[in-house]
Amino acid sequence: MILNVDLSADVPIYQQIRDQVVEAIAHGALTEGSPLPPTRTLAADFGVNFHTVNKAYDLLRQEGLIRLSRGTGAVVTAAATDQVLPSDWTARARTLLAEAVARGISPDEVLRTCQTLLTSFGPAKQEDTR
Amino acid sequence: MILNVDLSADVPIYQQIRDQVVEAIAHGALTEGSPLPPTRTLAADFGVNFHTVNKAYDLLRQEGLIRLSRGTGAVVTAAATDQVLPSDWTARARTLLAEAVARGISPDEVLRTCQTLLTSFGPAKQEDTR
DNA sequence: AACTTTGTTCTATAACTAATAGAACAAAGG
DNA sequence: CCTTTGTTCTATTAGTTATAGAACAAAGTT
Repeated sequence: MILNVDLSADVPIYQQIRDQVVEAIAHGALTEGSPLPPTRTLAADFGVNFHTVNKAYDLLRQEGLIRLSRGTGAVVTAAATDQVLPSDWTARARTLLAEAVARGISPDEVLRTCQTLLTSFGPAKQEDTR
Repeated sequence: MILNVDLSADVPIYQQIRDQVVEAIAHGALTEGSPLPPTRTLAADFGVNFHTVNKAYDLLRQEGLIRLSRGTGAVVTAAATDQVLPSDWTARARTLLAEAVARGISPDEVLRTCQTLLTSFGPAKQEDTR
């Protein structure tokens, strides 16, 4: 897994780390049981404080995406088959989609863009259809 | 236009105001030339400081969605027919969509949800097809 | 011309967040 | 027993959020 942080971006570092792990899981680059690097190692790689990485991992644990344990480290948990989108996700999506439409992009093109993004991390996940 | 702010939400007040204006524009509830309430009026309605509303309006101006002038107030500008989604929008969309997929929601269902949201503010905008 | 409306700019303050720093502790594993 | 790795604690610096009050500048109204 390749992670990058942009120290001068306006997105908080811990959020960038969290987002990239989420995307790696969506892509299938990280699957159930995949280990994440130790906080101190990742922090050293990025040249940031390990507390910052810790915060990202803590977020991911709260979201149920990884499991943390001492000595062992962080591993990705099973995709919980939530089946249901949390209401706050829908609210954030509404805002984001509205932003594009408000700028004059046609709903059709917005939807096509979403589809392209979704298929970009779709194929790796061959759904078990038994 | 009906705006609401939740003072106890974890989303900043100025961001909530900005988001709701964006959604109103996307819905067509606000169109080119529609006036927004004066900052002090809106602030009084919400029970917040007028500097907070000011910040939201300033954001909307930076995004090119409204025009501000003294004495006259804030009015919605023409949908600029950008035609192109800014790259940072795509990045935010990627993160949001990945979040759903990482939680085990199927890409198909995510796309359907996006489509539903988009059509919810689509119909008001009868595109001029001459 | 005088007055009102409305955005703009300035300083200031309190509470919270982001990031860094260092230290010590606790459990898993070799 | 030692190393690895997450957990918790205190502390500091810089930036953000929201409030507060004052003054100014331009547009519109009377």
